[in-house]
Amino acid sequence: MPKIVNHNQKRLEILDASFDVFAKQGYAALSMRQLAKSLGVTTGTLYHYFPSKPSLFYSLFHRLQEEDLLAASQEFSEVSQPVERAKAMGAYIRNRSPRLTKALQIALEYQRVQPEEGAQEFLDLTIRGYQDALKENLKLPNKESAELLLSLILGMLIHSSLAPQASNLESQLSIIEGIYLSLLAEHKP
Amino acid sequence: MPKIVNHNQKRLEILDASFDVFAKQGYAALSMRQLAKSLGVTTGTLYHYFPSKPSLFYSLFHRLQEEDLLAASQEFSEVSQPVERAKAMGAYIRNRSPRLTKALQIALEYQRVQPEEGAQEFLDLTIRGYQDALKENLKLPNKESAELLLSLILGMLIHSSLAPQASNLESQLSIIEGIYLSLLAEHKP
Amino acid sequence: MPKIVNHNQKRLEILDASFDVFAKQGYAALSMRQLAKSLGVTTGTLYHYFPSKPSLFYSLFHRLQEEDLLAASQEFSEVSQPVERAKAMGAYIRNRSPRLTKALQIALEYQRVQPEEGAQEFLDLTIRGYQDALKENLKLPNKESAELLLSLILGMLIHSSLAPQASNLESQLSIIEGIYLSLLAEHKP
Amino acid sequence: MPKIVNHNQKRLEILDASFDVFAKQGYAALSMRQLAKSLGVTTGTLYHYFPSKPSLFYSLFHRLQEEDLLAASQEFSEVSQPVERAKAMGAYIRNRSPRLTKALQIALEYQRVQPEEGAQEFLDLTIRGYQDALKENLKLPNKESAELLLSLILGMLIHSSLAPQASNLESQLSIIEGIYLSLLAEHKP
DNA sequence: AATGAATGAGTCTTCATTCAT
DNA sequence: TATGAATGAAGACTCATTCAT
Repeated sequence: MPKIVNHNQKRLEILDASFDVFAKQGYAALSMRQLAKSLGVTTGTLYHYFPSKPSLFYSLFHRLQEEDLLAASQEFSEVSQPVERAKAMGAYIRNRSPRLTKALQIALEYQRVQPEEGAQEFLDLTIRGYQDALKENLKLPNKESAELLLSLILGMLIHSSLAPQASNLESQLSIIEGIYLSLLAEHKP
Repeated sequence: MPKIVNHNQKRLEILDASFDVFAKQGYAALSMRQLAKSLGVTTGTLYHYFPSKPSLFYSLFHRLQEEDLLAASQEFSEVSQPVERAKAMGAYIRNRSPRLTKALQIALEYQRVQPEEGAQEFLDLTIRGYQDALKENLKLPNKESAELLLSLILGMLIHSSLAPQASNLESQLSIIEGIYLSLLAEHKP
Repeated sequence: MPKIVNHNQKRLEILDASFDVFAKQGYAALSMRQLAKSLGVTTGTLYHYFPSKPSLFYSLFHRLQEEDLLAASQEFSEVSQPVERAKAMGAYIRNRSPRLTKALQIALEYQRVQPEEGAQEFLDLTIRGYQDALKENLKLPNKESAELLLSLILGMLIHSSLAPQASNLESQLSIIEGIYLSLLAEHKP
Repeated sequence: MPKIVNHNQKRLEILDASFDVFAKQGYAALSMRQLAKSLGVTTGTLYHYFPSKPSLFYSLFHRLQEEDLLAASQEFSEVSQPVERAKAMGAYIRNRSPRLTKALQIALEYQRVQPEEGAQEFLDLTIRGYQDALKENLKLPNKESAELLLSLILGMLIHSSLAPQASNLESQLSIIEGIYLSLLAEHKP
C-alpha cells in the first residue's frame, strides 16, 4: 500500500523535473538517456515508471494541463470589477508567460508525437477547458469572445517566442486589456 | 556534355515538394530516406543538392518566407477603403490558412532545429518583415497595432491547428475585422 | 592513333598528380571526388581513364616503382671506390627521403587494398627488384647483405616517419655507411 | 542490482580481441559492424564501451604499446654476457615477429587515422620508449646505436611483411647480432 | 526498486560507380 | 572526351527498449 503512494509520488516528481528539460530540448532531440541523466536516474528507472517515451510525454502533458487549469481558476476569479479583472488577466499572463510558452511548445509537440486517435480529441477538450476557464473567470459574454481571447494569448506567446526582438509583451498586454473591456462592453448595454 | 539539369531549379523543385511532407510529418519524424521516397528520388540525390538535413530544412524555410512576404504585399494592397481592407484581410487569411498554418509549424520547428547564432536573428527579421507588411498594406497607424494584429493571426492559426473542434475561424475572423477597424479608428480623430 | 598517345599521356599525368594526394591522405581517406577535385577534373574523367579506384591506385604504385628503380640504377652506379659509393648511397637516401617515405607508405597501403592473388607476388618482385639494384649498384657481395641494407633503409624511413622527433637521419646515415663498408670488407679478404 | 560486468575488464577484453582483427583488415577496411560480429557482440555494445571508432583504435594502440614495453624489459634483461644478450635479442625478435609486425602496422595506421595534435607527440614518446628500452636492456653505449638498432628491427619487420618471399628473417637476424656486437665493441676499448 | 549492459533497427551521411548528354 | 546528376549500398553512430541481476 505505501509502496503505491511512493510510486505515484515518484512518477510525479519525474514529470515535474522533466518539464523544463522537454521544453528546452524538444521531444525528438531529447533522448531517454539524456533525460535520465538530467534527472539523476538511469533509463531503467524511467522505464520502471513509464512504459515508453511517448507515454511519459503524454503524462507530462496531462499533468501540465491539470495544473494550469487549476491555477487559472484560482488566480483570477474573486475579482468583481471589469477593469480590475482586465488587470488581473494582464498580470496573470505577464507573470506566467515563460511557463505558458513552454507549455504551449509542449502541446504543439504533443500533437506531432501522437498520431493516434484519442490525442486530437484530448487536445480539443483541453483547449475547450482553457476557453471555458477564460469565459468563467473573466465573465465573458459568449464562447466567441473566449475563443478570440485565447487566440490572442496564444498568439502573443508564440510571437514573443519566435521573435523576442520584434515583440513587445507589455504594449500588447495593454491593448489586450482594452480589447477585453470592449468585448465585455459590446454585450452589456 | 553533362546531363542537362538546371541545378538551381531542381533545388527549388525539391524544396517545393518538401513543404507538404515536412509540414505533415515534422522535421524530426521525417527521415531523409522517407523524404527522398516521397519525392521519388534517392537520398544520394537529396545530398547532391543539399549538404545536410538541417540545411535542406533551412533552405525550405527561407523559401517559404520569401514567397509569403511577396504574396502578402501583392494581395491586399490596392484597396483604399478601410472596410474593404478589413474584408481583404479576412479573405487573405481564410484562403491561405492551411498554408499559413504549415508555414508557421515549420517556423516553430526551425527554431528548435537550429540552435546556432544567426537563426534567431533571422527569425526576428522575418517576423518584423511580416509586421511591416501588415502595417504597410493595411495602413495601420503604428508598430504596436501591427504587432498585435500579427499575434492575433498567429494565435488563430495555432488555435485552429491545436483544436480544430474548439475553434471557429469564421467567427474569429469577423471579430478580427472589427478589431482592425477600431485600431484604425483610435488614431483617426 | 594520336588519340591513344594522348590517352596514355593523360593517364600518366593523372597518376603523377595523384601521388602526393594519396601519400598525404591515404587510400581509404581519399575519395574519388576529392581526388578529382584536387586534380581539377571530374569523377567522370577519372573513370574515363581508370576503371576503378583500386585500379587507379595499382597503376600509381606500378608507376612509382618503375620510376624508382630506374632512378636508383642511374644515380649511384658509375662510382668505383667503396668509400665514394658509401657516400653516394647516403646522399641518395638523404635527398630522396621524403619521396621514398611517401612511396613506402603507398606500398604498405597497396598491400592492404589489394587482397587479390597477384598483388603479393608483385610486391615480392618489386622488393626483389630493389634488392638487386642495391646489390648491383653498390657491388654488394651477396644477397643477404642487400637484404639487410634494404631493411635498414626501410627501417630508417619508417622510423623517421613515425617519430620525427625521436629519429636523427644524419647520424643513422653515417652509421649505415660504416655498416655498408664492413659488409663489403667481410667478403673482400 | 545491475548486471554484473566489470566495465574496465570488458573494455580490455574487447581491445585484446580486436587486435588481430584490426591487424588483418586494417583500420579503414574494418567496419564497426564487422568488428562487432567478429567479437560476437553488437555495434551497440561496442559503443557502450568506446565512444567512437577512432577512440577504440587509439585505446587499442595504447594498450599494445604498454604491453610491448613491459614484455621487452622483462624478457631480455638479466643477461650479462654480450654474446648471450645478442642471442636473446635475436630470440626475442624471432619469437615475437608476427605480433610485432601487426603492432607496427597498427602504429602506422594510427598515424593516418589521427591527424590531431597530440597523436604525433604520443608516437614520438612511444618510439623513444622503445629506444630507451633497447638501450637499457641491451646495454648499448649511446642513443645513436639504439636508434639504429630500432630502425633495423622496424625495417626487418616491414621488409618481411611487404615481401615475405624476398626476405629471410634468419639470415638477417644473424647479421643483426653481429652489428649489435660491433656497436658494443666500438665503444669498449 | 533500481541498475546499466545489451540489442538491433534506424538515422544521417558518404562513396564508388554509372550513364545520359 | 568530358560532365555532373543519379544511384543505392554501406558506414559510423544513436536510440528506445529489454532484462539479468
